[in-house]
Amino acid sequence: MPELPEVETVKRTLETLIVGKTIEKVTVDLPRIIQEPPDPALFEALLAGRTVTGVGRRGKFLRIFVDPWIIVSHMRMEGRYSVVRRQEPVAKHTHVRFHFTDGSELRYNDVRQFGTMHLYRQGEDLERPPLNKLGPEPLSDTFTLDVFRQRLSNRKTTIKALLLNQAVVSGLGNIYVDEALFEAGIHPERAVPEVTEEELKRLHAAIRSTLIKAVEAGGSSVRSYVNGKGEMGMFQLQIQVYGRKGEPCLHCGEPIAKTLVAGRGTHLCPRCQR
DNA sequence: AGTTCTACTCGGGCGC
DNA sequence: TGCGCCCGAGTAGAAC
Repeated sequence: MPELPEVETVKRTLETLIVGKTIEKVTVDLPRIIQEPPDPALFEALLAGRTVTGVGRRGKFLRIFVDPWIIVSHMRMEGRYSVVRRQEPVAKHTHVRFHFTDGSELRYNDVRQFGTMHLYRQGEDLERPPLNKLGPEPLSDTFTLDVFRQRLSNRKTTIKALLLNQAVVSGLGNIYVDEALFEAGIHPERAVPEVTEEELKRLHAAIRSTLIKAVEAGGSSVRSYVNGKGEMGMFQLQIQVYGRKGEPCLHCGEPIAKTLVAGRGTHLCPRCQR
């Protein structure tokens, strides 16, 4: 389930694998993946003959620069990219293939078929869905404590629901929200107006430190996630609460609890998080 | 009118 | 073997 650290890792991996390659043609086998333009055949046609010039990321979205276009790709839970030789058998659940002139292919595989791709002219993508409403990048200098405080003001929902809202902060998903809240010692169901200034500071720092450590580890492979080279991330070895239901809290020994918050499975230490 | 909640998408994996 | 249910990111549309 790619969140910011996983998408950042895919971005860095793909950068080394596809920049400079020219697309000979594109094959879309599952039209629903292509959200923009409405006709997948146009998506195929517009990219033919174009060269990949870069790979970027915004929140959980991958941005593949193919002059003069940009592909905005979301992998949802199980989407994966791989770069293989043309002769390689096409794996089940492969939905989009970018055939390069050098004989290699970029393949998008997605068991759940939830992933999306939007094609825009470069420079337009940040002003259109799905990127136009995204909140600040938590690892950029723009994500200051003041900005974070402002984003939380006048909100009445739970702190977990708010952190999952991509319009508030972009890139956090279920794993890293649970991890950051544990790190900050805050209960996921706490109402936002009840979060103290001291806790806000801890949470702001925890979000950044958790994400930085996860990026350094190449993301978490808790489900099926692999980077563009098929390699697993290593952050799952540093995870403190996510998926550890019943196991002892690494701080106090209390068994980790699993509940439902904001419609998501939620892991927490009932003693350390208040 | 802005915020929050609910339903929806999908198929592998699991329990019965 | 087979059926029904669960999971979950993001969002459209409903509800508040």
